[in-house]
Amino acid sequence: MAALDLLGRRGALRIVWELREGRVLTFRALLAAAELPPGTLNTRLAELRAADVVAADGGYRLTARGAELIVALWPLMAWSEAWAASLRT
Amino acid sequence: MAALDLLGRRGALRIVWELREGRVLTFRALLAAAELPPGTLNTRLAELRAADVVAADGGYRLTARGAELIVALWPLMAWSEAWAASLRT
DNA sequence: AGAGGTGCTTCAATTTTTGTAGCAACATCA
DNA sequence: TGATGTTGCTACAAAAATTGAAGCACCTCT
Repeated sequence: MAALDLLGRRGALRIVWELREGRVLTFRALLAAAELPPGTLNTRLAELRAADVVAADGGYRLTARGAELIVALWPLMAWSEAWAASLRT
Repeated sequence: MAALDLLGRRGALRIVWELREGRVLTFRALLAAAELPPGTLNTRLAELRAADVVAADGGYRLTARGAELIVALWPLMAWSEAWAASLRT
């Protein structure tokens, strides 16, 4: 499961998530949104671009494949919120 | 998104995945299945148990919450396979 | 007693991540 | 023209995480 290896790296899922719904973010905006240091962000972006999940054309955005990933991520995010909510109780 | 932080650690998604469909694995079986060194596996298991995703009662298995996570993970796995398949072409 | 399985723990070496700083290129405004 | 802001990074040393191999203590079965 190579995709799990890619997405299981620190910040990878988070970066994809921050680019949901067609958002286009600059490197610095992603820096703030994903709460990562620049070195890590740059490493992740390189990996995600090599995997054809993220593209850079004047700001970072998801590729078509990345957009499919977001759809696949939706249930996970819903679980995350339920999980976080149950922790608060 | 705290769940992304938890699941974004090395091996976390993989461990959950290996325990899919009600599988009960011993520590050593998980070691081999998830391809992790024992120290890392132990750390992850502690985190996943603290998050009430994995339980240990004579072998490791998913909790009810972990089972819900697996359901939420299914689309992601389908995406992974499609992604891996397209890499092979 | 011996052989096998269990869940770990330990350790040093390597890899990864972090946080801060700063650079070079470009646009904007004066 | 120069000053200012923004861009995408890179550099560096320190801290944290991961690795891989070894081994320990405990249990069970023969």
